[in-house]
Amino acid sequence: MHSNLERAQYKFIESIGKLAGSFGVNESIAQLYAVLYLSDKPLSLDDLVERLKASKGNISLLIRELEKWGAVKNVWVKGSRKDYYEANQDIKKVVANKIRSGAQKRLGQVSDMIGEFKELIRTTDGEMTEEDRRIVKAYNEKLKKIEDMKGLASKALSLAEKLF
Amino acid sequence: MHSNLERAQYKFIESIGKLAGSFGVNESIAQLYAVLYLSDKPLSLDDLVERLKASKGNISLLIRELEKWGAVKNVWVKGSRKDYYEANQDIKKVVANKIRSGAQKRLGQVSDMIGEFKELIRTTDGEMTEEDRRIVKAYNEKLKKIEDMKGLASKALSLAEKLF
DNA sequence: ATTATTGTTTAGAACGTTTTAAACGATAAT
DNA sequence: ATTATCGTTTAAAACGTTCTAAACAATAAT
Repeated sequence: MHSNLERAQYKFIESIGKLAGSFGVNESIAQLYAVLYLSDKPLSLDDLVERLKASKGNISLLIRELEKWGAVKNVWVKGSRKDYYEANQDIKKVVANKIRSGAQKRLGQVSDMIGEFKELIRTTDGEMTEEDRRIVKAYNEKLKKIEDMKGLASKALSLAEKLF
Repeated sequence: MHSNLERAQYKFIESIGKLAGSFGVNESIAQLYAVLYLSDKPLSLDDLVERLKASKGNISLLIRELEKWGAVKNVWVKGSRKDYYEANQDIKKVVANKIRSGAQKRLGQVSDMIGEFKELIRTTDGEMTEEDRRIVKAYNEKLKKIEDMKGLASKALSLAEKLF
């Protein structure tokens, strides 16, 4: 039989998964972090297999990913030769890191995109008809709007950063 | 043969798709918006089928979604009985709307999650061992951290909102 | 040395999402 | 009235992602 406490934990873990999923983060990986976050002691790979009812191979993969994010670390438990894992309890930092690195990547993508686009329309100069010239002008205005937006997003992020 | 201008457009549309994809937004839907955004005149379903090399049914579906977002609207072109579509040129507003509605949903999810969790651990009271009591206390501290984080996220969003 | 324990790798199975093609219904043209 | 044009619906195909099970390598215990 499951106690309310266990049900609560289960619910929490499930919800964290769904939430992360809607952010485009792998559900299982979020659940894994949730299990470790709630646990008051480090857990082994087998413990995690048991609690998440997932395959050993998969858990192993997911843990390595979480380690990359600095969300989980390997700890030593004397008397056992298993690896044990422990969540970074500073969940705010974990989330903030993930958002920051995501945002940086995206802003970079936008810059690249605009750069390539501008480059291509610049090298069109020679062969342009009057019509083309009109189109290019319109494009440049639209690009400007996107660049402005990128600037604002950047500013918004650094504001948010300060809050955190 | 494709002009540089066409290549530039193609590149832009492709990149917008990828970018959106990395945000968990359907790539094709973003590409569709990009085509309409760059176009200087409204386009018909057939035009879009032609430019995106996608099926009529799919484009139809995607357009209805974009309409829900207020990103695209149906316009009338005299002399044709086709439906024509035109992008909302205020791309900043389109993006901001999407982010806002997403954020609201997510923050709501977090609240729900915390609420359910708290409710469940509250109703545990009767049957609690000393150990359980310790666990619940630890959980409550962790929840508090998550709630704080939610508050900050909320604040960050309204700051960002003002910038936009 | 042999066997047991542990984590990793990997080929393909399972799954959800997106896309298509074809049928359909509605409206307009003839 | 019949045919043509157009958008929508839908069942199934295609696709990418995630997950599993089994083989494997590495280390420790016997």
